[in-house]
Amino acid sequence: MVEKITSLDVARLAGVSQSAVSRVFTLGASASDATREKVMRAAEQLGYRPNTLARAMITGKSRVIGVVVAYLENQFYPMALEYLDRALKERGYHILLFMAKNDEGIGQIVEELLSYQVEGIITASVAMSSDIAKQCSDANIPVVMFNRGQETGGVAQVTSDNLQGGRIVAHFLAGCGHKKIAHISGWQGSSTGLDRMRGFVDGLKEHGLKPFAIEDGQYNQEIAAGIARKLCCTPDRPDAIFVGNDHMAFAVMDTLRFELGLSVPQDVSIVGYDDVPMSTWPAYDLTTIRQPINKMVTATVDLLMSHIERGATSERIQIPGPLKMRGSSRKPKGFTL
Amino acid sequence: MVEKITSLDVARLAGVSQSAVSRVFTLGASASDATREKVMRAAEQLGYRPNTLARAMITGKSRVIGVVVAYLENQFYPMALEYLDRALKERGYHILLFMAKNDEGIGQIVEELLSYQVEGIITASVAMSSDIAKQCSDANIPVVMFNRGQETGGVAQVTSDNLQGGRIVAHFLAGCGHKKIAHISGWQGSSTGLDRMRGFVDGLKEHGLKPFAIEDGQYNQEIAAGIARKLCCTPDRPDAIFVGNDHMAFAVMDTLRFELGLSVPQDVSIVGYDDVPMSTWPAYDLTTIRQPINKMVTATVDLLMSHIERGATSERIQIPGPLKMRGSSRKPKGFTL
DNA sequence: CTGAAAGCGCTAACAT
DNA sequence: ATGTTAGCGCTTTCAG
Repeated sequence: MVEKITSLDVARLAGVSQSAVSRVFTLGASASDATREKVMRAAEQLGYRPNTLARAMITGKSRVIGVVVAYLENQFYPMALEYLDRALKERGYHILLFMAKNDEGIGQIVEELLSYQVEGIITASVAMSSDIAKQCSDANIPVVMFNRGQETGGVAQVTSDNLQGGRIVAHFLAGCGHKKIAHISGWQGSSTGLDRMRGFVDGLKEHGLKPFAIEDGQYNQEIAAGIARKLCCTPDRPDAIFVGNDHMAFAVMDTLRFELGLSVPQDVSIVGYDDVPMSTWPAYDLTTIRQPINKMVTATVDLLMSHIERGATSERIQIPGPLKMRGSSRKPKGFTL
Repeated sequence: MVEKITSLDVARLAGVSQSAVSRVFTLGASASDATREKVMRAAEQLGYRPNTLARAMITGKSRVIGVVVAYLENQFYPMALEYLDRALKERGYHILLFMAKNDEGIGQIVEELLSYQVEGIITASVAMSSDIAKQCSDANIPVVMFNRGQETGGVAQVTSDNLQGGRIVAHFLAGCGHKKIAHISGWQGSSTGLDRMRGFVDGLKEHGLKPFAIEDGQYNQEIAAGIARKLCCTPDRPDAIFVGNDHMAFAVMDTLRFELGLSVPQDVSIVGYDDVPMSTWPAYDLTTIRQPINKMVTATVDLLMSHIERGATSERIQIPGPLKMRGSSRKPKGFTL
């Protein structure tokens, strides 16, 4: 049908000035009920819709947040995306979504994000090099990293308490009487992977134990499965494995059960990290550390908002999560219902 | 650091006109190597970045596609999102993402999308009422529905060949010697759910069979599990169930195995629809109809692009997908490796 | 409260 | 090839 309807068209039809129309559509602007009425009627009639881009240009507020996510296979991230969408929507923001498969390309992505005048950036499970972080702070645009930390600091970040999570798993497994406890870690190039591993090692130490083995699963199912295979195909195998996230843990369980003919948890206990919905599915029934995704997302968005509104402070928030004991692990000694 | 750097700042530093700067940054505009050089240097020095919003306002091209997705629990949709991102990125477009949990709110979402001047809209698994479709065609903005059809027509749509898919399943299951074949359908309010069901019923008919039972699983795991429970807790239970998508099929398998103590496929064959990656996991090893997601996404984006560039034609594309025979179903009669 | 006027940062004629 | 001049559609002073 028609061409673009502008506020001027509405103004003419309503018999008012263009700025009157603008006022009617601008939150917190004053217009008499009479004008408002006339304008609304005309707008409706014409099918007028304010042009957000034009508004953004004037106000400098695009109401858009750039979200960069590394991968979506791990159920944790689609979930995070849903929560993010909800939290941002509540605050009147929208999501410009970018996928950064390789941690490469992210520089380019940030560049595009900035050119779109996003008001902030949330990266999920993406490592930002410090120069990219600088690129953003130079452009004066807030960034917060979700579920990934950074040694170099300077960037706001929210994660679960991975150090403590790893430690809890160690205590739990030791408490179950396990002696040969292996770890298939998350990507050791990431803070999450590293912290979970460190906490785990520390925790074992507190029980006078040392890891049976530690290998880097890189958050990749194939790699994790390969490690599990290698670890468990000999008689001298671990009796428990802490896997760096649920996604890999599922692959590990499948490998043990269907390839190696082992029983979980009779032969080997498995513990994961995340507590994605699938963990509760009976086929896996995975003991795992719960990442409080909702709290994490809320904290992320709150942090971002406060940066947008009150300027940057590079906070680092870590939210603890409990261990959810399920059927993939042996019961703790003396455990009774 | 600094305030916003505009093309004017660059122009001044480079000692050229503002439009010269614009030309250097506009693809397919002419500028001498000398100016280009000067401008680039100045731009770099200042950290200049063209304002996409301003450009969009002038050109009328935002290079943004609105993507509306209903839910992300079903692994199929995160995957689709990844493919979409890639396909759109290749064509220089970006994704403004909206989540439409309830098929409610979609009107509002479209409204916002339009106000952002998106160049097109892709809805994944979202049913658009015909008035919303009209709302878009009125605004002259192309829409294509991904993985959902619409009776009322008028909207471009790409799905797999659900009718044929359902029929294939019926033939397959009948060919396996099953006689009591039930169907836990996808949401019967959706074209996908409906078509798969219809094709299935038709297919059975061709074998002189009638469905043992048909119930609406609504693409919901809990509901599907409940139906499975009800269907299979009596001696007079189906010996095969065609489930409307993989996501529900997993829940059905879990229910049969862990709650009802039945074996799959010895007691009951299960067939799904989608062929998400999880279907190949040994824990499920699900026989299913493959939705050729990559082809579907490509077709979707191609369709959208041609609408953007050459105006609307409300096509309806259906892409057939093969049955992937796996371990969740009995082998066909006379089947040998 | 309302209208007129001045831009936001940029592209696209239009001359030169 | 380059500079000048209009705007894109809107918000926001600034008078009245």
